Amino acid sequence: MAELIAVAADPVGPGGRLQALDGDGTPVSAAEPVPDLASAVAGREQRLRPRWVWAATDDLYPRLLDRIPVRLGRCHDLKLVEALLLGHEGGHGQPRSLGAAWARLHRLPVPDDPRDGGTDGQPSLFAADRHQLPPDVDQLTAVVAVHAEQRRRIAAVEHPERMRLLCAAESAGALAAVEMARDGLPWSAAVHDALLTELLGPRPAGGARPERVERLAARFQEAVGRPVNPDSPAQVLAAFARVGVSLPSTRSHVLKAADHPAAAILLRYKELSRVHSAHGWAWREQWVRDGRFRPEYVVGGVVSGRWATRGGGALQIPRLLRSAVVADPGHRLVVADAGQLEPRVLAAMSGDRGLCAAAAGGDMYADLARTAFDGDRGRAKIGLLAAMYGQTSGEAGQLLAILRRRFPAAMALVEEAARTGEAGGVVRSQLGRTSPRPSDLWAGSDEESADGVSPALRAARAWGRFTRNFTIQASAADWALAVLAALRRRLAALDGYGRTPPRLVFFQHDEVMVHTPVELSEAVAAAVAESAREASRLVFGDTPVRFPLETSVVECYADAK
DNA sequence: TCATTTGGCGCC
DNA sequence: AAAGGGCGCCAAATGA
Repeated sequence: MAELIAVAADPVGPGGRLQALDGDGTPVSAAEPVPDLASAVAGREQRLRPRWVWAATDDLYPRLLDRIPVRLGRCHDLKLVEALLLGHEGGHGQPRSLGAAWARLHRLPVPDDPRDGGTDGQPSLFAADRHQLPPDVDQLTAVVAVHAEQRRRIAAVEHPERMRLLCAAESAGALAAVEMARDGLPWSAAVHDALLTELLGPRPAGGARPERVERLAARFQEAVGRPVNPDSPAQVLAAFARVGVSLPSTRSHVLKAADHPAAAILLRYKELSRVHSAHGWAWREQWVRDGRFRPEYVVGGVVSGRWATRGGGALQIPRLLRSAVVADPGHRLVVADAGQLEPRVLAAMSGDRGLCAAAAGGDMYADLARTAFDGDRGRAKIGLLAAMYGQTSGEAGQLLAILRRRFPAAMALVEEAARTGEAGGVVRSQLGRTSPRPSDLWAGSDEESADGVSPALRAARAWGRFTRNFTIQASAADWALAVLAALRRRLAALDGYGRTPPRLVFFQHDEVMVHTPVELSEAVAAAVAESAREASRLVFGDTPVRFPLETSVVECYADAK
């Protein structure tokens, strides 16, 4: 039975070619042309459950799903794996298309990745189909060869089994991302509308700004006695200066502390005008269709392995709007949120005894407060976050001293990561995702600025904060991706015939959401919990640290947790 | 004029 | 002694 099947779509038409591979990626049969690639893939999926090997999930999988109802279990995404391997080998930023990998393999000139801006007038439709391969190279041949080479490269890293897991999870994430973009997040236009009307007043005609927002702008101008554009930080600062209030910026925490009645008006203005411009009626018309919000997820869009999105700002849905996310009739949302994920990751990675003890329970900050911060949970939280972000100013400085004394191994881990970054080195996540090199950040003069710190030193320290946080954030992303992959597999097993199956509909760093028929909601919640346990064991092995996923079964996102 | 950068703020 | 991590999006400001 084939473990792996390499796939290439024909440049035109519904056909393609398949080739079965053994566990090393060696072909076990000749390439097989199929007239209908989608149905051929669907048939083999049901019979063999192979891992599909292809150039890029985001290119091929949507086209397959257009034509078959079957969802695929596993894949090896050559482009995503190439990016992981290049990063691990210190080659961040090199082109990662199939064509680029093929060219490196054959010591040929390496084509740039297509720019999604499409600036240089390239008809990128064909280019994308060919994945930057030269015209005389057969795509299936390249898929097979690059895949075999990637397997060799994975085997050559320091922890091949971890890298294998990372590649599998990243590829599973790519499948999930395509599926989630198609399924969409249930979004009630009616609830959204009611919310907007309550906040902003009736919808103005022709995309104009709501009267309530305009009125706040006018009231702000009266309060400072000048015609001022409230959206212009420079004008606002000047206006406050003229009424005798000197502000360092127009950020909200500065305005909150400002001693002038105009500040409160401006804060309210900013709040409402932001809702209108970022998530108002125009946003909904652009992004919500047929009761679903369909963002496009970009797997690996952040160097740390977090996902990004293109359009719609799916990863920044304000809490205020969560009440618009409503399950279909007869359905529920299973919302699962990993609590205190990053400090738990720090505990597991460092093996710090004290921190691991705190992370064995349900509320790390409370435990830390009890053992090290005189019962002050707030300070415990600030201190731990400061340790992971590299903050040392203000209160954080003293808290770090306490942490260093009580949790030396954990602090040693983040400080070593920072030193590595300051020295221009790279750091890796638990599964081997690698930070980029600082490249051009070191350029610049050695002139000292007013505070006696040269720009180069400043840049080095900024990079140290980046690598310090990368270690934690990227390992948290490793874990979250492993959860997503496990949950996707478990949900597929719950997929019964004759009713809507549970679907992943949202994934945001440390949170997943499943839309499910109500009668399956408990089974989904159980699958979520099992996925968290599975991911913890796979990523961190035998650790006392718990990674709880707080799960709620709700009709409306706003009611979660 | 269009493209890029900046300030601010939403999410984690 | 001091230095808070990552993203996307909007509108304004700046630059070519």
